[in-house]
Amino acid sequence: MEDVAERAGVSRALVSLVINGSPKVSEQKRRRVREAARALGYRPNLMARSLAQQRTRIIGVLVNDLRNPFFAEVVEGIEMAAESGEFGIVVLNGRRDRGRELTAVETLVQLQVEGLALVGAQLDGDDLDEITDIVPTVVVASDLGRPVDHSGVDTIVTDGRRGAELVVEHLASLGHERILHIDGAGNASAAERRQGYRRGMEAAGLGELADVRTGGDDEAAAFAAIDEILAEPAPPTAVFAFNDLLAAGVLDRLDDAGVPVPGGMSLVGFDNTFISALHHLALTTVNQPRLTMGRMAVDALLERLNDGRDEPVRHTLEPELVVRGTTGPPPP
Amino acid sequence: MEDVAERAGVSRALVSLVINGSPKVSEQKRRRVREAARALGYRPNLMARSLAQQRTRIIGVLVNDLRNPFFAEVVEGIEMAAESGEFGIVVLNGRRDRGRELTAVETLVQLQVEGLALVGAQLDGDDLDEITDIVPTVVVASDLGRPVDHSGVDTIVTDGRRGAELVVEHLASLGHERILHIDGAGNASAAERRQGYRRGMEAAGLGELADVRTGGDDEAAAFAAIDEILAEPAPPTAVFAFNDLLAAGVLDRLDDAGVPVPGGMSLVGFDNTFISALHHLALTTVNQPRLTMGRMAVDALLERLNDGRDEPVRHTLEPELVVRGTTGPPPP
DNA sequence: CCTTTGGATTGGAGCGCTTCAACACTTTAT
DNA sequence: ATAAAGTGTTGAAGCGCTCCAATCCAAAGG
Repeated sequence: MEDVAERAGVSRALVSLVINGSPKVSEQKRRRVREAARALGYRPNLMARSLAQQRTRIIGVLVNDLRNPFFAEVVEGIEMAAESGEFGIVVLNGRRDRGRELTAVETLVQLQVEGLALVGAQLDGDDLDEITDIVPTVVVASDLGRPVDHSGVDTIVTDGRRGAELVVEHLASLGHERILHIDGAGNASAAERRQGYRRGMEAAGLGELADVRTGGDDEAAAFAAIDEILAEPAPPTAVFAFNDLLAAGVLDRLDDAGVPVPGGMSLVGFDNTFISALHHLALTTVNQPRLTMGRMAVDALLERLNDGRDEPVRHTLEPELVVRGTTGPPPP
Repeated sequence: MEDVAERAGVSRALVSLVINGSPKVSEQKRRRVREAARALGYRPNLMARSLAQQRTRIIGVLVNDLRNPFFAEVVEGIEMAAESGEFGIVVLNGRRDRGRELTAVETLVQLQVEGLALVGAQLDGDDLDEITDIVPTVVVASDLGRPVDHSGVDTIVTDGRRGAELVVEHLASLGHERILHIDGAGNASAAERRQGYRRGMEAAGLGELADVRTGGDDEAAAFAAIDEILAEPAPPTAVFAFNDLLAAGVLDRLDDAGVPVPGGMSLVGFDNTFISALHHLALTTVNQPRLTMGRMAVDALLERLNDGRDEPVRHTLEPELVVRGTTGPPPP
């Protein structure tokens, strides 16, 4: 910067003004500075700038698992919204490990992000206790585990309970009774969907038959559960899997075992990722509006940052059942 | 920091030493400082630290498209390797837009990243001209378009030419002659695979029948091409798609048109993403070792950063044909 | 002709940290 | 007892930038 100033024959302060597009710089000097900067290949140091300015214009994003297309798309939504709000984002990947999530959040805070978006994070209220009164936080696509009263936290979720209910309704209306739920284990949204499943079963008069097995959130997590139920005397006629990835694993395992879908077993996923739309899977699932969720998350942050809102908001989006080819009447 | 120093009854310099784990601090003071830091909820400011230290220990990652599981996994490989090398990463998403890639790289450089990893980037040599002698760069999973002599650029690729040849060999050995390639359009790896396809066709004595149509890199990109060929008098009996995502799109479209796979048409993808492994797709494809590529990319960077290497290296990994269920003999 | 006004420009303090030379105090060698 | 050699600790400079108050200058007003 020093060099640019010298070469353009002006002070460092003026160089700063030009770079930040201040209107009160004469056209002439502006040109000279621009030219000098280009000639010298000058690049402002963002670290120094942030330090001096006491702002970073960065939103930190912690994502549960980048390999899951669902999260990847929520992040895209966040990125697009951030961009139009003149913010950049820094994405850190928790890779399903809660410890990693914790250190990632710490890193983001130390990076001085102005807002924090937790996408599908497993952290709970206690973990965020300190954080949330330092930096505005929005939790997307999952709920805070132990919802202490965090006035600094906004929440954007699809109603997982309702989504699960829709699934059970659909299956019950097809005539299914033994409907199994393979859950998301410790995953952040798992509890809610379990609850919705149970409620749905009861509402359908199938409360007695409710049965939940431990799954997880990727393809392999369901194998054990499927092997288990197929060995039982009266296996379920329908499976509701925690998410699409898990459902894809179920589908594979049923295929291995020679069980036709939906002829021998109906199957439903959750998320409506592009995988479920592939014709050869044609997975019945529950849609979550990913891009919208991302956008709303950023909006929530921006309201705090720009408009000074300080009470928490909570937006619950409506899930939507998407019926495709993996559900049908139970086998006779 | 000031406050912590005061509370612990020491100087700011000592606080710094404690935080950076310097060995020459007495146990007693170390404890006092730690305690004071905790009590005050002190968090070091990474921006200030980087500025003072003149290092960021950050590797910048630019990725072509986060929604493509292939790239997402390469990034995971990078992240894991970076972590064990005591580096953090900042991921920016080009979202398939070359202009965005350009500004993203600029942002990363201004962020003072110490190394740059371009994953599947569309940028070419000219775009990087200035950049590469500022910061060590590694290009992963794609080649520099116009390979000017960049001594600051390392390259980690799977041999796309060879991969494409393997595909053609496989199809030819099954008896296919009219083998079509739906390409990756402007995608960074597209040219190489096209070339391999052509060579393979010639080697199989099918040079005359080589036929390339424009595709892209996601599911929808192949629709037009498929509609086109199905309307032709002598449609191909096999399709080699640019990547798995595209192949999935092809599969859908063929399904729409009632063409059985592989009975009526064989199909091959590229990348061996988890999608291709799903039983219901069972896509024959070409494997690229994603995690390894990510790791090698970081290693290349670290060799420059830590060991001072300054000639470029280029690692070409061997692709591997993975035969699944979408390829078979041509229809009679 | 002198003062005012207002826009363009600049000097310098400060952002939160690291680091190095210098200092204070012990311990060991002589 | 004294010099030499550690061990811990600190003051202050400096990292690259922003931004405020101060300054400068030219045009306008009296």
